[in-house]
Amino acid sequence: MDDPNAVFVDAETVVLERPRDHKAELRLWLRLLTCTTLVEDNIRARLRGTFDVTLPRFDLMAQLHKARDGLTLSQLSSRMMVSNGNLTALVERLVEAGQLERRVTALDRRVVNVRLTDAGERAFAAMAERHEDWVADLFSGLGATEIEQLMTLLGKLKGSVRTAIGTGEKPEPSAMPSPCVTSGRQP
Amino acid sequence: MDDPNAVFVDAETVVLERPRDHKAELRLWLRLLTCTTLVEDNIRARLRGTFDVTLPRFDLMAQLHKARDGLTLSQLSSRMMVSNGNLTALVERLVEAGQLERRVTALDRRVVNVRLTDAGERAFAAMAERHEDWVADLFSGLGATEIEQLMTLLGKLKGSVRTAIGTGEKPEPSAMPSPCVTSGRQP
DNA sequence: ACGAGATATTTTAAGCTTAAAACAATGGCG
DNA sequence: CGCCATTGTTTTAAGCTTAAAATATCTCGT
Repeated sequence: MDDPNAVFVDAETVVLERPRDHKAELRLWLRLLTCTTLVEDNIRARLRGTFDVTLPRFDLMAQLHKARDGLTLSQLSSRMMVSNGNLTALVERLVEAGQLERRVTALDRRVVNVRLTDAGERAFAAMAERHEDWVADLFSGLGATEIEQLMTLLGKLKGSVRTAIGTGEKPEPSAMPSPCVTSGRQP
Repeated sequence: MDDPNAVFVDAETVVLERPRDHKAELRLWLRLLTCTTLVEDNIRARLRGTFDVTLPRFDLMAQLHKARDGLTLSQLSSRMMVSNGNLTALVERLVEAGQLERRVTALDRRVVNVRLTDAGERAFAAMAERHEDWVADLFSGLGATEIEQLMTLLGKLKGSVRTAIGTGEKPEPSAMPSPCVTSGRQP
């Protein structure tokens, strides 16, 4: 009972044990970050070089492309996983460029609805096609099976992170199938 | 021979076939991006809330912590995968905060060597410990096997991207084992 | 020693990003 | 009705980020 090595371990002390290390998780996180950064930087450079467009703008247009009737700023910020204030300037620049249309909702004069103009839709279509090729090129060293395995494992990781964060993903009552895959985060 | 459906397919035409889609790769990329963003945003918020430090600063300190005798700005920018110009201001702020020491090399007056001060080393040690816990928490939904599988698959992806980009990763003649894992990208 | 080219860093201009505070409009509730 | 908490957006201040141009220094061949 007094033996300092005979430690009684319950659920709480397990959590409190400091000397337990988690190097494996850390290493995995760093590798994940490396992969994402490598891909993201490359895509960003190609978008700039080929279409003179920034990644955030492409991202925003992709979200609007997927949405049938445009989106509110709040919806946009949630789907793009960026802060609300971020969008104000971003949208403003795209409106100036003629790619976006901004209009205040009739019923609730607080909410602003944004959608692609025809020009914006056309511009995005051209970019999306090339974008898909670029991604395919970067991932071409993976086989179909490996892609599938990664999807599954990353799905688990996403769930793990969501649980840890406490962002209880509320499953939408009857989610639209969302047939178009282009870009932007998928929350 | 004239049959339009009897297409002769060699390595080149396979590459040129446009109508082939790559939705799977695209979906995987988006999921990868989502996972990274979720983790990164959470770590960023916790670093700010607990230590009032930004992620880039933590990243920079982590790189210096790993380096025995400090690093030059070029080495830093390469390891952190950020642009060179980015570091000037970042380093400046950390020097002002007393976490970093900056000194011009004697032999080559172009190169600036940066290292952690004792205070910086102490501050980083405290942050790194918590950081490891946070990552472990976010990844706690994954088992040891899954972590291993993800490491392997992401390793392949990293190779694929590197190959596609053409950044021929030159294997260092005899790489130091680098026993300390903390943060920052691992190129 | 000289100059051309290479290398290391800084500067600059533009844009992205966030957290927090400020504004504006809505929807109850007493 | 009138107040108040909530919700949607914008503003603000600070900091990050990049690409490209500018500086400064070094190296090498002659």
